[in-house]
This record gives sequence, C-alpha cells and structure tokens, in this order.
Amino acid sequence: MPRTIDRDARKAQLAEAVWRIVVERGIGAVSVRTVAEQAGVVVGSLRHVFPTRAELLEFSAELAVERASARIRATPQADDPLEYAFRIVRHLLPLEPDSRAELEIWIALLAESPVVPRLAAIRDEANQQVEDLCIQVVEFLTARPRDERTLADGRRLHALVDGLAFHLLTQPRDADPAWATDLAREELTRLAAASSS
Amino acid sequence: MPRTIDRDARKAQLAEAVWRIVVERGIGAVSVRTVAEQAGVVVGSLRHVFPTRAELLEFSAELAVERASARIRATPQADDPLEYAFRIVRHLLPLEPDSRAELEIWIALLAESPVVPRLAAIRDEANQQVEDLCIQVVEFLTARPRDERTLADGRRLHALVDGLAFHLLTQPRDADPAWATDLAREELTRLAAASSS
DNA sequence: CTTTTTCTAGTACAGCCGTGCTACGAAAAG
DNA sequence: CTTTTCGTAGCACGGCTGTACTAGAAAAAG
Repeated sequence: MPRTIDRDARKAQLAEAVWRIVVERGIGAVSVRTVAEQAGVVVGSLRHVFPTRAELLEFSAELAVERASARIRATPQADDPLEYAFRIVRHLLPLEPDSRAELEIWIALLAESPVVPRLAAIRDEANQQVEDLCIQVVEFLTARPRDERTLADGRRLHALVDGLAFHLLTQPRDADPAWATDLAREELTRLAAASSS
Repeated sequence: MPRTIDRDARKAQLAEAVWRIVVERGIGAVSVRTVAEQAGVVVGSLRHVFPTRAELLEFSAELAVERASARIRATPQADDPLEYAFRIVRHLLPLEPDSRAELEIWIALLAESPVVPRLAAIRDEANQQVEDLCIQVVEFLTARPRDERTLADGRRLHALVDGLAFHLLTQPRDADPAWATDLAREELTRLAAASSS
C-alpha cells in the first residue's frame, strides 16, 4: 500500500483549526476553505478525511469533550477531600486559555445544532457526564449514600458551575476570576459541612 | 408627505421573523432573504428599515432583552416575599415558549458576537441588569443592607439561575421542569432563612 | 390637479459556500 | 521494474450571501 498519513493526527490538526477559527472569527467563519487554510492543507485533503462539513464539526466537538474529560481525569489526588473536589470543579470553569476556548467552541457548536443534529446529541451526552461528575463530587464530599438529596445537590452544583462558567466567559480574558472560584469553594464547603446532618 | 408605515411595528415584525428562524433553523439560516420572506416582505423593504444585516441582528437582540425585561417588570406583587421573589426568578427561566425562544435567540446571537461586536455589548449590558436584579432579590428577601455578602449571594443566585436556564433549554420542550424550579425555590428559601443571621 | 417623499419590488453583482470531480504525484507491494 | 493505492491539488458547478441600484406605485402636501 502507498504512503499513509496518521489519520488521527490529521483529524486532530483539523479540529484544532476549527477551534482557532471559532475563537477568533466565530462559528460563521468556519467553512471547509477557512479550516483547510488555517490547518495548512488544501480543501481536497480536508475532504479526504472529512467528506462533509458536518463530520468535521462533529469530530471537533467530540475531541473538545474528550480533551476536557482527559484533563479532569488527570486531576491529581489531594490529601484534603475538599481540595480535591475544588480542583475538579476548577477544571469545569474556563480559567485557562484552553478551557476557555473549549467553552467558546461549545457555545458556538450549540448554535449550529439545528443544522447538524448530531451536535445536539454530543452536547446532551457531555452534559450528562458533567452532571454525573457533579453528583460524584457531592457523594465524595458528603460521604452519604446516593439518595434524592444527593442528586439534588449534584444538580445544583452542576447548575452553579455552568452558570459561573458562562459568566466567566463573558468577562474580559484578564479579569480576576476569584469571585467565581470563591463562590465555588463556598458551595463545596457548605456541601462538606452538611455531610453529618 | 407620502404614505408612512409604523416603523417600530415593522421593526418588531422583522425582529420576530428573525426569532422564528433562529428557533427553527438556527442562526446560520438568518439572512436578509430568509428573514424578509418569513416576515412577508421583500428584501428591499427590509433593507429600507435595516440597511445592514448587523443592524437587523442588533435590534432583534435589543428587542428580545426589552421583552424579557418588560415581563419581569410586570410581575405582580405577592403577599409573601418568598413567593414574589420566586415569581421573578421564574421569569429568568425558559419555562414558557416565549422565554424559551428568547434564550435560544440569546445563545444564537452570542455565537454571532465575533462578527457583530455590538451584540457582545448588548449581552454584557443585559447580563449586568440580571445581576442587579438578582442582588435586589437577595436584598428584598434578606432585608439586609447591601454589603459584600449580599453581592456574593446575588452573584451566586445569578449563576445558579443561568445554569438552570441553560439546563432547562437542553432538555426536551415537554420535559418536567419541576426539579429546576424546586432548586430555585430552595435557594430562595435558604436566602430568606439567612436574613436574621 | 401637481409635486414631493416614502416605500415596494425587483435586478444585478461580486463573493463565498459545500460538494463532486478529475488529474497527478508519491510510496508501498508484487 | 510495474502495479496499486493513498493522498494532494485544484477546477467547476449550482446555490446562497450581503449589498447597491433603479424604477415605479402610493399617498400626503401644496
């Protein structure tokens, strides 16, 4: 067989090109032409890997989810349960350039859902994963068995974190995010304190 | 002078056409042609009122904010402060078709921000208004003077409500939103209970 | 009536879009 | 070597885009 490229690497390269364009020029500027140029390949090569624009966007969304998920899984254990929970929650907030870009991409792709229905499914699946994670964090902090209250607390944590994430995204890149991380820490502290009751 | 139309009514008519297209086919389908057709006018007439696409989108966003704002201002007083606060917060959640559509429009227009910078300004202004509203609700519930803790509680309420709003939006239109309204009510109850401490 | 101005209707243009398609080069397999 | 296959390069097509422009209909003002 003839020369072969690393398809996975090529796909990632193109997905990252999508991300850059979304962040810099918005989802409206994402076309097969702009993405190919941004990735430094010709349109024919892009279409050799992603035959349609929809497949390109779907993969870009999935890879963004995967990257974020990997970052959370890589969270190092901490001695203090509260500190460990806080580290996980921090990964759900757009505090670093990477996670900030991922959230921008996330919102942009959501706007594209009506055109590319699978994006809605990817979003729902990722939302569910974050919700499960939040519930696990509550379980971990309170050391309670998973009951109705745990689920409610998990859902609240999820809503709070997503709301904070959104608000952080709409403030300047260099603004101080302490108010948000403080609120998150407060919530986790409150959850941990309620473990005995 | 010659025949004149009600420009404000025409603008509203066109903005509502934008909303319908955003909800049904996404922001990507919003063009001067599709909007004109949806509104039942020809492109020339649309451009007579909105010379550019950007102006059309800006007005659509502003009108959506205005409509939501008016709905909140029209909230009838209730005997119970908690009930009154709850009624206001309910208006911030996408529970009715109208408010649901507004939130979808909101997210869609955000995705256009890089192309139409003024949309970002409109978003920031509206966010600030909601934040002020949340702080006022906290003040009202706790009957405390506005101090650091009031501001933090207000920001927390804002984040929680926006997070719930987003999660409600991503669940089916006919799903039961009780879990979200219950969480909101719980939060308000907690705030009211903390008024004496 | 005529004049004046607003609004409608439609054409035209340059440009980008996704996608289909062909032609060619490079490298592994025989 | 030749053959076979993958990847690259790029052209072409129909369609949609925002915007500029003209021509005429409609109605108020004189």
